Amino acid sequence: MNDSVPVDYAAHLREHGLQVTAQRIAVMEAIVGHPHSSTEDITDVVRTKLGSVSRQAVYDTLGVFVEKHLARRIQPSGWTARYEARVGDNHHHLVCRGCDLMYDIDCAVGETPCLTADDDHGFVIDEAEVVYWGWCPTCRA
Amino acid sequence: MNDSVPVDYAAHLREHGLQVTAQRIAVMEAIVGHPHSSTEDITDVVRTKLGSVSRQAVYDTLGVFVEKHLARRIQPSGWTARYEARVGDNHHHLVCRGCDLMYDIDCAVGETPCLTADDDHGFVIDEAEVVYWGWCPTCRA
DNA sequence: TCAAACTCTTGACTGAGTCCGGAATCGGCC
DNA sequence: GGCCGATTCCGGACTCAGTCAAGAGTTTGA
Repeated sequence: MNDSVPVDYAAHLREHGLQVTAQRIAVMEAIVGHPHSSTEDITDVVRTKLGSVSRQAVYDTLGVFVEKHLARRIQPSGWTARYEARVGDNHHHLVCRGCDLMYDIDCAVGETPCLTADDDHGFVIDEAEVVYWGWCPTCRA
Repeated sequence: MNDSVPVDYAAHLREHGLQVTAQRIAVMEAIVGHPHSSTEDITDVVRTKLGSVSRQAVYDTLGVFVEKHLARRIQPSGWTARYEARVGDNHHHLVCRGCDLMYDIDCAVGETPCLTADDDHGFVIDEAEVVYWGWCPTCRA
């Protein structure tokens, strides 16, 4: 599905200096298999696989993944946090105002024009996050 | 300070089909005078002016303002909602990861390149929201 | 195998935001 | 100016995502 994400999650975790546990692998699988899922959705997926996990373990795991750049956290206005395993590129998101739909969008012109602000106020800018808001074909009808 | 925002808030409210009340004028003044404020900050400012307002009235008012395009709601990941009275243009925001600082940023190239996604999945896109993340001079030190 | 370090569980807690019903205020009309 | 319907405001209870803390359990490297 996505070549950039290794299927050997255990090795992937170890490479990033993390201990390997069943929960972590299950969480990794969940965000790879269900990109843009909420914490609750991820918890459900993990529970389906492992039987039970505490909510806290999922929060911890996701927090660690984000910290170690194994996952990215996105949170459009008014939504709860979502997670995805696609990291390291400059892709953005397309969100429907009517439903839960969210798509990945590659940068408009193949470069990173949005990363350059006209006046940075002395900031060191390390990320430009772009969210496109609109209506999906279904909600428009 | 900003010519695009009329000082006659009562007329401004009426133009948008809203009843004029002391609370609404005070909320309007608050978001014009303190852009990027949280609901709590706005409530404080309004209370300073009027003595007391319910939290609910502020939420309602801000909700109506956003609905009638008198205000814009912004909510960077991990932050609570912020409001600003600058609407109708294509400006974006620069946010410090270390503190509460947030600046307005005009579109990088003066046009609206970010409004065009390469693949819109059939969506009707009406807004592109850009948040630049970084570190302000103070937090960097 | 063993100990140290790390991870998971449980349960209580915080705080932003929402819901709802009744009271107060606004604005058009007589 | 006074009245009345519609809108707005208030207070309080409630929801829900997310956090904190402490102890039990698991992983890892020697």
